Amino acid sequence: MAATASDHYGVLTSSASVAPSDAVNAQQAPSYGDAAQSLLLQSEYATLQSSTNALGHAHQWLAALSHHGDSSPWSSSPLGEQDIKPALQGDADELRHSPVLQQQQQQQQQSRATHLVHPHEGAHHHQAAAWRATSAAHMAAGMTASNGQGMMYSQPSYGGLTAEDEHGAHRHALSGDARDESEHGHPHSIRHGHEHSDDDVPTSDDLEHFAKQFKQRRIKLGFTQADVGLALGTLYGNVFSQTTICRFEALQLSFKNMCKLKPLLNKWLEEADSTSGSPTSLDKIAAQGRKRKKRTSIEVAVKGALESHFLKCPKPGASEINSLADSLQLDKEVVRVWFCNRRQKEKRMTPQCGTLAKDSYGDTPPHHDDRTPVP
DNA sequence: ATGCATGAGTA
DNA sequence: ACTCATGCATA
Repeated sequence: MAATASDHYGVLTSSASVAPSDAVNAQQAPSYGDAAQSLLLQSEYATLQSSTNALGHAHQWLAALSHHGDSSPWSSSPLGEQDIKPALQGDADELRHSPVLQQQQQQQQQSRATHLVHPHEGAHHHQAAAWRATSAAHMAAGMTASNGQGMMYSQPSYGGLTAEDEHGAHRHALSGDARDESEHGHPHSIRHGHEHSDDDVPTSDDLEHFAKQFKQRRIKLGFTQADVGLALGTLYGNVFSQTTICRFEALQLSFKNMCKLKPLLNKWLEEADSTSGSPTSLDKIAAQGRKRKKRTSIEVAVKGALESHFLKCPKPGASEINSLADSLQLDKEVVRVWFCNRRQKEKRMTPQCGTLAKDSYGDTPPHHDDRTPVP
């Protein structure tokens, strides 16, 4: 009985009829705490939607069809229209071809994730704590030329953690001086003499602090998360959504991702506060209706079931997924995606002990989050 | 603030 | 088929 809205999703029906409200004055937020946030959020949306400003670079919507033989059921639009991505004039590679940290660490991830499959509960611990605990200490562990990758900075946040996590060796992060450790970690680290002061892999603590500062300043300056995202686009060519900014502030991104975004946000901060008074260019890109599968709302009961299975086996096989989908009356795709998202979630730093995650397995030290809840 | 979704890049 | 970075749509 899941309320899967499968069949039809009004492609560009709903979003087209946005109220023409001029809610662009969402930038007044003085200095409230969290309360103001929710209000701001709403405004953000109004802003974003009403000013349907087709900028030079809208993105994606590259027609999900004709990709791999696995054409999804929801890409069956009678319209044969192909939406080409509006040529990005200036900086063509704005999409997501990040220069640094994008491909190097995936392998390490894999190695860690592989041992994840555990038969039953005795070992159903999680490795979600990777974050701060390992930030700098393991830095020097997995680099050196051994991996054949040649050269890359070091970013084995979770990589080396695999084993360490098991015995729950250490827990809390070393602070600022931690980064120095990474230097001498290996006697012959082939780190191409690259010591800058601003852009060198930060520690999780750094990120945590920065995120916090960022949010506070952003609000002080009267900007919404959405504004920042757009500003980054017009300033450096990388547009980001409110979601991403939000997740950054909440540290709900992977370590790597955080590292990548930090510099940009940092620049924006400088810019924003030096220009505090000028009407920054408000450019908004809008989603020009394109078929995206309607978000399926999974009922709580069903979610619970999924959760249970996740604890059992976070990586169910195709057949496993099939039976699950069948018993829960959900699309196989939906179930598959659910698991993917669930796994990703576990990888973020923010401790989300939903359901029944309890420290019963003896080797998991009592974790407490020292994220000060913003005064 | 978050849940479900898409897509590029990998394995 | 998975991971990872991201985002629309929603609660």
